[in-house]
Amino acid sequence: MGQGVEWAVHTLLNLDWLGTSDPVPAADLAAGHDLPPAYLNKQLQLLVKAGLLSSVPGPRGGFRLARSSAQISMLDVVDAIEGTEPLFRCTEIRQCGAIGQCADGDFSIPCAVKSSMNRAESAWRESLAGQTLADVRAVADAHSPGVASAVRQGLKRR
Amino acid sequence: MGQGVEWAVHTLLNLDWLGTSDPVPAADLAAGHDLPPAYLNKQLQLLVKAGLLSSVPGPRGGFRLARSSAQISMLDVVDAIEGTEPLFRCTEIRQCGAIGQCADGDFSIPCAVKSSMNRAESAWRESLAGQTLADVRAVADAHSPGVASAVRQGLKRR
DNA sequence: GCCCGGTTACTCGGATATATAGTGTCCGAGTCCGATGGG
DNA sequence: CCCATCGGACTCGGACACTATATATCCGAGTAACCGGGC
Repeated sequence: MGQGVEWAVHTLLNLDWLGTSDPVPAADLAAGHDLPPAYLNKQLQLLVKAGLLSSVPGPRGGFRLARSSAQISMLDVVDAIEGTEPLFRCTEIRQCGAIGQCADGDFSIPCAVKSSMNRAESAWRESLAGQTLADVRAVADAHSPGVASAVRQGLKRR
Repeated sequence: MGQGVEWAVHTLLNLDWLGTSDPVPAADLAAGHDLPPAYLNKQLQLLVKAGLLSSVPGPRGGFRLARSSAQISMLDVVDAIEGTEPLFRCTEIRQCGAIGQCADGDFSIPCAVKSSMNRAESAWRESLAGQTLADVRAVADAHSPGVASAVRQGLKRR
């Protein structure tokens, strides 16, 4: 799994902690965690395309949350960055080769291996879908209450 | 996720369907599904290292199941091929950059993002751990009863 | 003092390089089978 | 006919290329703010 997911989640959380409606430039968001600004920008574009962020061009421009953190699930973020292709891709090798030739059964029924993998993957996705950014933020706030002010101070415009 | 996982699962199932204790060469197993023989061999070595297969060198050599299919979980296979590193790797970027500097809280408590991702990943792994190769085989047998004989015919020594 | 136009600086967005991991291939070490020659 | 020995062929195991993906960077299009001049 790509590193961009971690960056995206933390960036979204930072925007939520900031609480302002003013857009924040990608450079500032990157400086908050010492990330490569241009590459973070690339990931943020994916979030814009997925509808999680809205972007504002020009001076005083930047990114802001497109909707409340309570309405953004972890699955939304993962899908936005990694894409929606499944972790396990079944290439139907059961139909190929000597064994596939011999087995003249109908291949309309789903591959059992694929089903097993999909079941596990569904459990993963459902867990991610059941957790919103607001939930994650609440845990962080409970453990270290000063994080919100730290973000506001760290992202203060230079 | 690598393609080797699919190959490994199908190969293990084929060995289970064969039911023989004689080792089967990687070349024959590869021919069963039109896979690159040398590359499949590479994956099978990982299964040997993980203790799922045992290998026999020399003529009439090959691979055989090291233990019953009921004692091999899907998680065992995935871990053997893909490695045991987690899907989501937390690099603790919360400690870096301007925000990390401002937040002088204790970082001994786990990162909330990491916890959230780990929760989902645990659900995935538990689902995989709860399904054995014998379970998958049972589903396949139920849907298409002729698959066992097809495998025995397709893997017949030339 | 107020309004308007040009300039400037700043931002996102996508096109372009580099590094890393996945994919695929090849050759050598070891082992067993079978042929061969002798008893 | 039986047995020991040698040769050969087959197998796994790991070392060696190639390709696709992820990572990182750079430059251009567009826009809003700012400054200067005119009314």
